[in-house]
Amino acid sequence: MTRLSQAFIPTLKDAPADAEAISHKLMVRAGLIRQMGAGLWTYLPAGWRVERKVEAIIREEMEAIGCQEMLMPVLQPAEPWQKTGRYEIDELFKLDDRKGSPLVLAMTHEEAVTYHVAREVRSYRDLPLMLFQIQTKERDEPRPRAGVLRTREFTMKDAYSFDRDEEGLSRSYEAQAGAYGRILDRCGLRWYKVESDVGMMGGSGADEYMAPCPAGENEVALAPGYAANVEVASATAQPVELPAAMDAPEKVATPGLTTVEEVSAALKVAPAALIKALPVVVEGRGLNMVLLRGDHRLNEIKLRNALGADFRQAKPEEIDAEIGPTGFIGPVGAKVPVIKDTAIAGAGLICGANQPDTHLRGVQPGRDFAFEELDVRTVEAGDTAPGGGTIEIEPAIEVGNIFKLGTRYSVPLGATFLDEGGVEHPIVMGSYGIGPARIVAASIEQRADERGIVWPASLAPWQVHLVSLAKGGEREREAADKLYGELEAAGAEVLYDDRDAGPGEKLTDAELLGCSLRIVVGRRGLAEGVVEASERDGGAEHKLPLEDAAAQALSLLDV
RNA sequence: CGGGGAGUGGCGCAGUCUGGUAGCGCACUCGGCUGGGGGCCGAGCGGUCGCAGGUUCAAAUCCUGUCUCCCCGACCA
Repeated sequence: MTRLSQAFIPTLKDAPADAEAISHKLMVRAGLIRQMGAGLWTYLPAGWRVERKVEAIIREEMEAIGCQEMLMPVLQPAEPWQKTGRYEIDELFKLDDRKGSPLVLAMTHEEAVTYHVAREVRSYRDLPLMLFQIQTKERDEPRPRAGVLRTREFTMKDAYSFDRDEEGLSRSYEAQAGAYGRILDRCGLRWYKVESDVGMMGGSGADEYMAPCPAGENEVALAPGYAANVEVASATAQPVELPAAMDAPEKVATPGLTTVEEVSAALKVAPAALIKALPVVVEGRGLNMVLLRGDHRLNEIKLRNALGADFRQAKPEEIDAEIGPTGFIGPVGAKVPVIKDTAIAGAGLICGANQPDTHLRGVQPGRDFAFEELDVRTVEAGDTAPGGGTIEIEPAIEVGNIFKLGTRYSVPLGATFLDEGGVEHPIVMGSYGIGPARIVAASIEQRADERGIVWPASLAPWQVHLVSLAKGGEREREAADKLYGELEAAGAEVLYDDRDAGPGEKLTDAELLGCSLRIVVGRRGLAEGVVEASERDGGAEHKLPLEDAAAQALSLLDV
């Protein structure tokens, strides 16, 4: 099928100097991809074969749940985007045609599918409906990074479900979730389904599929029976030893000490005994003070969700004018509403006194200040998960997500149906995305070793990497040529290294490229009438008798 | 958008401070030797030093502007 002497698979001894992520380095070195610009990548033949294997698996699993494939344009009129309010998104590429009509390059296809469904679907009899495509997406990313992990142009499998009510949506959602699990399993990934932020789209539920790996951009909080994106994770904080309670707060001089570390060191208490006050300006509410335990970090997404409104950090002049001197502010006697994080509890706490160079100790929430309690901190490794397990935090790549959209798109785009009673209702939608390139990268990140890529059998660009150590015209080469023909005839996908190169180069390239089974035909083996097969994953070696090598190789592949 | 770094042959880099013949390793081409882990010898090809302007007798090198790429952060339907 493919002879390496003729193939366009440019391997590199060294990775480009600017590559950081393992998958980025190996994909470039193995000749899978090449860069054209920031976040713009070309798939070379070997890389494209892998990507298409992922797509084939996705396609099969989508069709198995009754999801129908279609294809929508990437270049679209701006109008539906203006209707849904997404025309304002910074990441959306916008352009005009020669007549001056505004167009966009789609970043997803909710507007497009909904546009079509709105025109064709009229009756409850047309529902439920599930559609998908495997199509290019364009996003003007502020910072593309890590090879194929975060790019401005990428392929996405995006599916959309259309139901008459929430119950139907839940069924479609579960069907997709089932397919997602099968897809990721078949791709050989370690993955977690985690609760995720529904974001500004305000849907009724969302889950992300995370593949843990060092290059991951997201963090997932994991415990037995619990998995959530750190963006939304919630857990019980680790306990702290607090100073003794007091009858009333007492001032203590802390000249020039403004950070948690300085104050806790000076007063000889744990950082967790302090209350950190973060002044924020909340949309529609004005200046508020958010309180966190001294050793905790604010989770902006949780705060935004809990408030149901956007917010920003207060400016120093706003703090000085309305609360007190920056670095010494606290809730006791403050003139602004106080939001206390759940993890702050007990008595004997320490906080700023709203006076220069002064803190208060012996502070007790409720007694000394009123508050609204919200869970707004970022969970940490060692916290206790809702199920009672201990939280661990791992970096992960988001390889897919599923989302209950509700009527977010059907209402502005007029996608409605008539029920049995002739009453019009908006269609209830879901959307479901998978990034094949991220699956490829995650697979490499999770499985590669120091010699190169280690593909699972389902993703390997070729099943067999056949290496002839002899050069053209030599006797040993004829045996390799013959085996190549036999493997092909038997239906195997074979990459045949027939180059006139040294053995070191050929063997190293085979390991770099990572196909499941390498078969070496060389003088040494042929002397005993065998070829040498080795499995890339695990390294098991087998000597196959020459005359039966093709058949035995195929049976090794089935394992 | 903030901070940092880099653009010199296909890849990796030196040369820039202190202006004066563009260099090294790998790759590539040709010839030969070698042949189980990127081997050796010899001969070659290939670069207006990101771009534009300026200073100078003279600019990869100094000055100004600009573009691109990478990393950290912010951001990420």
